[in-house]
Amino acid sequence: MFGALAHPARRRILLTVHFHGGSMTAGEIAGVFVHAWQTTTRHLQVLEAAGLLKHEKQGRMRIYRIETKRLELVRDWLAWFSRAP
Amino acid sequence: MFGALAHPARRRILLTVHFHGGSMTAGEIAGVFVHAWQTTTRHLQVLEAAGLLKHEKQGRMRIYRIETKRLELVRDWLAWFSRAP
DNA sequence: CACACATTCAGCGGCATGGCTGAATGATGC
DNA sequence: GCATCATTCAGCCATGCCGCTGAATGTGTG
Repeated sequence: MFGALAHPARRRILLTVHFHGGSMTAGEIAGVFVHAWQTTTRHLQVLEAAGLLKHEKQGRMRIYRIETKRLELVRDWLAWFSRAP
Repeated sequence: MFGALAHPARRRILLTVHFHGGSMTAGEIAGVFVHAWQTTTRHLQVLEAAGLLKHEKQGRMRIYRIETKRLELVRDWLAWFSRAP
C-alpha cells in the first residue's frame, strides 16, 4: 500500500479519479498524463494490486473506481502515533 | 515522504521509536533489527531526509526523535478523499 | 597519547521499478 | 466477418534501492 502511494503519478491518479466523481475509464485517466498510456496502465495495476482501485468492464472500456475504505488503513496506521507511548 | 514510509523496516523504526518514548539512540534502534547496523543507518538517513526524524548529538551517541508534525502532512493528504468530489 | 566504543561513509551485487516501443486481446459497428 | 477503437501484455534498458562488507570519523576513558 505505502509502496503504491510512493509514486507521485499514482497519487495524482487517485486524486484525479476522486475529483472526477470517484470513477473514470482507463482512457480518461491516461489522457490526463503525459506518459505513454501503457505506462499509466501499469500504475493502474499497481494501485489495483494494492486494493486502492477496482475496475469493472463496461462494454469495451474499463471503469476504475476508488476504494476509499482501503485508504482508511493508512489513517489507522497513522493513528498509532496519536496514542500515548 | 511516502517513499520513506514505503519500506516496512522504516515504518517499524518509527513505531519502535514512538513507543520507546519518542527518542532512541541509533544503537538501540539498530539493536532491534536483524539487519546489519549499517543498513539501519541508511534507513535512518532516509527517514531524516524525509523529515520524519531528527537527530542531535549527545556525547558519542546520536539520539533520534520523531517529528510527528511531519506525519500530519500525510493525514492532510488523505483528507482530500474525505471531501466531496 | 593510545585504545575502545558508537556511528557513519564508500562501494559492490542483485533485484525491483519506471519509462519506453511493439504486438496482442476484446468488444463494437458496418 | 472485418476494420476499428479501448485497453492490456511482453520485453528492453536505465536507474534506483536494499542488503552486505570494509574502512573511516568522532568521542570518551585510562
